[in-house]
Amino acid sequence: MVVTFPDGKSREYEKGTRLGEIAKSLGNQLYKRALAAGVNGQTRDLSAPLEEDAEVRFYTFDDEEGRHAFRHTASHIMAQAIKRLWPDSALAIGPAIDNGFYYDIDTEKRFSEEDFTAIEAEMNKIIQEDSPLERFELPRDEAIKFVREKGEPYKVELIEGLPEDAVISFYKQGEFVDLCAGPHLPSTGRVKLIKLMSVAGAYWRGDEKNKMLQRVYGTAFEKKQDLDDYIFRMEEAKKRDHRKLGRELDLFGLLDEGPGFPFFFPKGMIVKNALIDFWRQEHAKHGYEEIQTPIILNQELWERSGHWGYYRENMYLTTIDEQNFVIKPMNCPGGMLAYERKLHSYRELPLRTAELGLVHRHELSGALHGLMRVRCFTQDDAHIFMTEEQIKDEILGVIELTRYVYGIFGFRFHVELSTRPEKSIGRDEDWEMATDALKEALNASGLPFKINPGDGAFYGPKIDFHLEDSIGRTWQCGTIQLDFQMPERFDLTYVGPDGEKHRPVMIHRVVFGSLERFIAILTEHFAGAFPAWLAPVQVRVLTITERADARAKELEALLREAGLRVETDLRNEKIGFKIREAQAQRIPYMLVLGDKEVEAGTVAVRSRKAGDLGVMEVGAFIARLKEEIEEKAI
RNA sequence: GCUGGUGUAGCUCAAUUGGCAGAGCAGCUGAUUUGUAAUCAGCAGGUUGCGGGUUCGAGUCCCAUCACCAGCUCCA
Repeated sequence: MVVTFPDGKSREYEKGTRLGEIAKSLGNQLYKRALAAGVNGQTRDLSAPLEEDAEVRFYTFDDEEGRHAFRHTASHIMAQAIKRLWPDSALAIGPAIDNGFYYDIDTEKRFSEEDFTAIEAEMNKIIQEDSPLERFELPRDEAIKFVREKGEPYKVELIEGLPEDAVISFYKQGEFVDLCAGPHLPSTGRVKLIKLMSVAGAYWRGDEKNKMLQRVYGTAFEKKQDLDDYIFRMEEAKKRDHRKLGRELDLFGLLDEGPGFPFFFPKGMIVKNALIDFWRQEHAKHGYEEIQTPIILNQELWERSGHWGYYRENMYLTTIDEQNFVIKPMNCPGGMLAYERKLHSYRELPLRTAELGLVHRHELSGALHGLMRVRCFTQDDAHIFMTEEQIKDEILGVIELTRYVYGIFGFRFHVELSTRPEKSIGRDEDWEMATDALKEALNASGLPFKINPGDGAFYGPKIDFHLEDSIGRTWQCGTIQLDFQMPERFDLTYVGPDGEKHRPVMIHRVVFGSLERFIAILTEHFAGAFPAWLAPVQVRVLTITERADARAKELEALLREAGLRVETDLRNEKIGFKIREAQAQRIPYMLVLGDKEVEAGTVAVRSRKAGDLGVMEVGAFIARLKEEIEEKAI
């Protein structure tokens, strides 16, 4: 039996050699670090025997597969500990997730963070016991009988949900046995550091009609340093929380009187308007025309668009003069009316109409989250009407615009393509043509993309842009959707070169997604320290004594005249205190003004990032800052 | 919406088995005139989310309700 390794080398082994033994034969170092193995791309336990020629690689904690196995075993250890402490607990599912693991548990016991110490102690005991994890398989009916006798109703349901021919495997560690596909570490002692994080409710199978179980979250690491780093990152993320920064920097907030309806205060409005100015500028460059459609339109329109049928749950309604109106949850119907208003020629196409549309959606109260998830938000929408031949180039144009815009903020992002869902409308050839156009455009853009089969809108395929924020969470922001439904429903046409009416193709796209969410993401991304072009206050003049007051006011006027956003701190406080506050407000530049500077007509410049920059001529400072703003430097 | 948790001054938090609602920061006033992340003193600040109930007495216990937080679900 020949085994090939990632470095291209291969070696001969006896049939049935365990993967762990193979690792050992490659060196003690590897054997100690290996957590699982990949056999022809499939992850396996180290204890599994190898029966035929294969390509084998070993996964350590540095590999996703290795971490996954590590944390999955940690999840089993937690379940075992909980079963020891509260034997009546019934287990549901317990997978490894990005930064740790969880287990869903059904028990009379109400878990709280105070129980974590006891559970962690029991888990550490299990780790000390260093029990080997043994895999075994059972035929379907025996497996069901086995878990039923163990009093695990959720496991019964899980097995019953598996296909007839599925291999049903179990893992045993000490007295604990769990239904599991694996892979796992060879023994519980390989899990080094565990920490329980939180407990929350979760529905069995994610369905709100089912029973609510308790989900206990934990994480596990190999090295103390990594665990400490993780905890540090979590704390750092907390510090960056846009809800906290929004209040501290006086940008925006939510009040009891308007759940999900955000307020933007003066400083937040500056950020919002700076984004809008930038957006308008870029869209003008890309040949978009801006429109505005009403927030309230009559019920009949929403029946025509189809929203009345499938989106009513989320719509705010109002009745005036015995007529029903809808507060728009989307901009498209208004956009369709704007297109419909006159006859269009093929010469006008592609027609790019953009709209900063304020929409209202009645989201579930429990779904609200700061500015990330609100009930009223501004979409940076656009509808592009075109011929079929223009699809690819138009999509490519939107991709390039989006890529450019995200780049300005230094965002990392990835792209996903969602294809036709089962429940969908339209002709097969339209779907095929549209999906191909999206793919071609993506290929032409050079962006790598992932395909989500069946995840498209019911009216067309789409491309989604996912931004990564400071905590590593991803947020879908930009989206490009092809829509055959709307032009059809609204009977949109253009006159072709042949003098006949034709149906245009439409795309529906956003770049920021929603301004509110984008601002939330930016706030966390920059930890409140917005680049100068976005900063609510760009410069603060700080006086050392009141002898500098007159000059400070003069400077303030001068800077304002130069188009800069400036504040002056004339308070009778020590300079250290004024700097401390300006730093806390993340103001990019502080101008310290004492007797020396007043005398010389200069300014002592301090940058929030780099500290004291020394004395400069006023003109030189203004030029420097204006350049930084012009370049939108990060 | 569901499960669990939390609501006390603008902010961060105290308040013993139910027994006089308190501190720091911020604010205001005064002193101080200060050189790169917190000068000192004084003053003011509250229907303890809102509404009921139990009790001689409720921030504390009970009921209801609203909001927020975590998660589920959903999503820009």
